[in-house]
Amino acid sequence: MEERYDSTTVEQKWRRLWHERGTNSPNLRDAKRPYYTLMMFPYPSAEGLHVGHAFAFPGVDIHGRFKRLQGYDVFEPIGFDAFGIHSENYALKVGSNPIQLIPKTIDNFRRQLSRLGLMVDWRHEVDTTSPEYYRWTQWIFLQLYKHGLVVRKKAPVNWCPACQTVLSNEQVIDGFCERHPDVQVEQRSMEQWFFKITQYADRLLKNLDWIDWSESTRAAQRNWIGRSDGAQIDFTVADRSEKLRVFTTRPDTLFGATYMVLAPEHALVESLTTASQRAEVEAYRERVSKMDLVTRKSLKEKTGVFTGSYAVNPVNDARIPIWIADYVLAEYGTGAIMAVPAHDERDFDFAQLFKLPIIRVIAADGDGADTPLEAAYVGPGRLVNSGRFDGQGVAEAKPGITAWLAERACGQARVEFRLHDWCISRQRYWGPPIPMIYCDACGIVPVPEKDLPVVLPPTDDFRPDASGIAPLARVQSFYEVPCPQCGAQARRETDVSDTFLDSAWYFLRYPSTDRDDVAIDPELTKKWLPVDMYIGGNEHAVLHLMYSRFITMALKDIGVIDFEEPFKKFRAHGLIIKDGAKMSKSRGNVVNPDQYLEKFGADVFRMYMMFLGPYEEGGDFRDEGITGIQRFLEALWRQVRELDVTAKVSDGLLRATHKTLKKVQEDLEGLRYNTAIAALMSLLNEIRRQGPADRFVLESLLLMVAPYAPHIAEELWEALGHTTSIFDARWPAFDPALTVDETVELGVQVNGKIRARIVVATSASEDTILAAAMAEPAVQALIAGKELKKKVVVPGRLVSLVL
RNA sequence: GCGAAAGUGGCGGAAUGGCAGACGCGCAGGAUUCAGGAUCCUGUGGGGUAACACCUGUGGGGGUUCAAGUCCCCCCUUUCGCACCA
Repeated sequence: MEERYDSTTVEQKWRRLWHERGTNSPNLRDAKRPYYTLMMFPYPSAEGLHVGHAFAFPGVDIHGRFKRLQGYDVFEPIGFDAFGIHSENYALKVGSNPIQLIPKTIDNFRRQLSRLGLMVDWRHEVDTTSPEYYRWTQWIFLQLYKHGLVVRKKAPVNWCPACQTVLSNEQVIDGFCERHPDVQVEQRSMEQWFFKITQYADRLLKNLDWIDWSESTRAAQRNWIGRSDGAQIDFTVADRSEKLRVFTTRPDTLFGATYMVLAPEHALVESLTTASQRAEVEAYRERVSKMDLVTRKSLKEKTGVFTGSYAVNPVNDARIPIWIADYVLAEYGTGAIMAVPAHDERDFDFAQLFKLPIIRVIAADGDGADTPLEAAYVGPGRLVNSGRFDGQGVAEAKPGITAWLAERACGQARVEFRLHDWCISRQRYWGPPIPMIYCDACGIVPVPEKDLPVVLPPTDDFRPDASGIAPLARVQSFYEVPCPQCGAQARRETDVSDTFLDSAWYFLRYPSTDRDDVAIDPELTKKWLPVDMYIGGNEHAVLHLMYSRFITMALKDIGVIDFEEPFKKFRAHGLIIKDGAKMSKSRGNVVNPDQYLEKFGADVFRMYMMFLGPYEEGGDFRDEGITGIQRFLEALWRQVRELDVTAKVSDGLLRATHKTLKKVQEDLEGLRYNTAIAALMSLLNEIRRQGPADRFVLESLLLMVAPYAPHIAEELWEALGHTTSIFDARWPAFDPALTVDETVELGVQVNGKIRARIVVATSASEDTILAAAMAEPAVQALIAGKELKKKVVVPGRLVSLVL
């Protein structure tokens, strides 16, 4: 072998050999111990990989390689999430077409990814923009449609009057259009396709209790689903027949309702508005409707107007005014609330602003029924000013008042969710066409499955324009189609579907990419799914992961698959930032890994990225310590080169090796890559200190290094005389008896301060340890002639003496 | 505002309630070398000492404990996510 380690030669050689030998491609049908490890597939941006990718992907790869060394048949696929607005905007910017552009950016990504030395099975790559893939995306849409999980309904969208087009929330900046900074974005209502994810709200919530996911991710999902337990209450409208239904989580505060508020869009506003208030109410509604969604939700000061009508509180017949205000949202609950300013911060603000009465109905300890309120009190307490419920605690009164209302048929318990149905329509070009057809005679007709895919037609006219409808609505040859039912001239849906739909099922496709007749091969799917380990960024903690769970549940109910949670285990890797800020093109702080791969090689770079900090935390990118890893691998190289096969290993070094095997194995299981690498460095230091190493010690070290630095590990493994891949070898089992030393050093504390150190046999009894500790001169000097109040011996740790 | 996480040397970071700062970078001194690089050895939180001893130290303030970076209470700061969800 060469005298010096040259990463370029070694890495090229092994990338070639892996490819030629199919090292990274398990036999999916015959695998005995399948293990599916999944990394979130990238969006192939034109800029290529950044160091965040070079942190995330190797982290998954290390896990996969470790599992493989443990004897699993590991399937580690990758693909490209290449549809979507980013690609489309980029294409617009450079004056090209995504159909030509995307294959180039994917090629570049593929090149960079393979340079990282991932154990990826490239034979199962997916590209969401290829018709072979999105054919099945459309198929899934149709399955959901057939099973009643798809509805068409009106929904508000952001509308830019200057662009004359729909904007995504990301394109609205402080209420103004991204491209027209002085044009206010408006709200418009359009017919769109929705997936009924809300039907699954409770199941999505409940399963969070048992799936093995990071707590922070589960918390984010719970938050997003936002289950609220409360009650719906019907108020009659004074002197009229209408009823006003509200949702509240605080039925216990019903006696404190001093006014009602409807969302400006509420259906009853028109009829409830009295003649004298009409002009004012209409002006107000007009103003609110022009406001875009983002701005409206971020207003500091609440606004509102009185309708002129009054409602009657069912519990005490109090007449209270009905207002409309922007702080009540039409899409949540019933779009109407009872306002209890004494015990709700928002209602309190509003009541102060408009001088509405505030009645305390909950008293905290020490408060009386009339103790004035400086702010809304939302804590626990006892009911006051609440008639026959006075004195009850909040927890008791909630069901109590709800039951009272139910008996009188003017209320009942109710659960609300924050989660909305998933709008999947996009009035854009770069996505899979939604496979629906509108026929004047037959109505809405799904495209027959045999006609899939509905291919996205090539066109250079894909820029959103003044028509306000999707670009495909300008491609006549696309939208003109005979009705599949009656054959008459009909019209295709011209919206495309949300990119999140592409990524909500890609992991189901990977094993089945060889099948062009079904989306999901049942046998392979049974063998490989659900995914054993999924690792990705926490920025997808909510949407992507929620949608994936939903699609999986829906497909289970439809009978396509037989499990309902797609990812047995999910871990979020940390975020790599640069100079304290997120990397982004606009900040100009994106670090490209190519220069490092060039200079140091993939092994050094991978290992360095992992050494930077805890994998699940991420950190600030800096290259200052990279030479440390380089020195480590060079020293490892020298050790293998200098191996003396006749050498006899010392007891100390043998124990150090077993200790390291245990430590590194545990750290790998817990994704604590940084501390595992530290342990590997320590072992190499021990070899140099207590050497020489024998074959077992050195091979163990190589096997432990292999997940991090696979190329050099293969090279050195071969140098030791092996003819098969190191990844076909087995992770050595450590001997528990050898993971402890024969002697151990203990600190001796006197009154909490370390005063001496003693070396004792690891197996020494407490009495022996104590005697040794007390015999220390430094300890003697302190305790001589005094009485010990307490003696604590923690074997393996320390001795603590208290005077 | 709500939710999640985090504050430890010059830097990245280690520490099942048990000797704080593992491992690495950097820095200083030395060896080797014509020189540079590479390599090897030693040292490296702060104060203090000739050297020890000793004192002090994990954002701030209290507390529990023989023992607290770690547990409890209050406060400050930072990052991330969601933001009028009744």
